[in-house]
Amino acid sequence: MKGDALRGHLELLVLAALSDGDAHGYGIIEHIRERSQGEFDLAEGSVYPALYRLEKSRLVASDWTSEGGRRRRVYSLTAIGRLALSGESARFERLVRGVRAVTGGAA
Amino acid sequence: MKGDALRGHLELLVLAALSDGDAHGYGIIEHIRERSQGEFDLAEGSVYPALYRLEKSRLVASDWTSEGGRRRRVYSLTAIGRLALSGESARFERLVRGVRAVTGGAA
DNA sequence: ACTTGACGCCTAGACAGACAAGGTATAGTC
DNA sequence: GACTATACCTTGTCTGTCTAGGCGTCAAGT
Repeated sequence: MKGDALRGHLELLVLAALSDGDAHGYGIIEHIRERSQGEFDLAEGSVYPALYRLEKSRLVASDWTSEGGRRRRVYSLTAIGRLALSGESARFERLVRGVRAVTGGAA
Repeated sequence: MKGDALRGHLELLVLAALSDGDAHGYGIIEHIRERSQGEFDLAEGSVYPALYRLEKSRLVASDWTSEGGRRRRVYSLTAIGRLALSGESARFERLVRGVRAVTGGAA
């Protein structure tokens, strides 16, 4: 996947990744890459800012952990985040239906 | 549909609209709105620049027509445009598969 | 005649968000 | 010591969508 194709859908992916369980930024990137079979290989510079936005709007919460000198910031979905996830998911499906209605009409 | 959710997919919609037949800018907007059942109500300020980009990269061509003092710029798909349409369409379907692989995994 | 609305084109500017490219630091391996 | 993988963070750039205007024609209403 090239360019900004994910524009507007990155938060959906991050929320979905966290719905599988708490994770830290780096892990979220790997999780998404694996789940999508390599289709989405997100840059850290995309994901970290997205996480900050999500935390600012209370959709995720974070906690610092450290195992043997290694610090990690572990994110988890909040209740609102779970709601937002289903909302974003529905929004995405509406987008898909809309695009297919236009493209599939008489291609 | 709010915000920039169409970011990256607008050209696909425009190309698809033109694959149904030549049309002018204003008509393309209506066409997309109707086909999508009102889901996509594009601003002229989005579509016209998109058409210029598409023409610049030879995916569409335009001709001025005028019926009774009314001037219209009618766009049509070029051969490359038709190729690009199927490419964009495939790219979109990959996006959908990818997103669903991430979201649907264990929602 | 004047206003209003639909049609139809165009543009400048603002804005957001994804990315590239840089940085920091720890731990393990060669 | 050098290198790689892990893990976080930030700055800057770019691109595309939208907002908010402007222009002009024509038909219908008052």
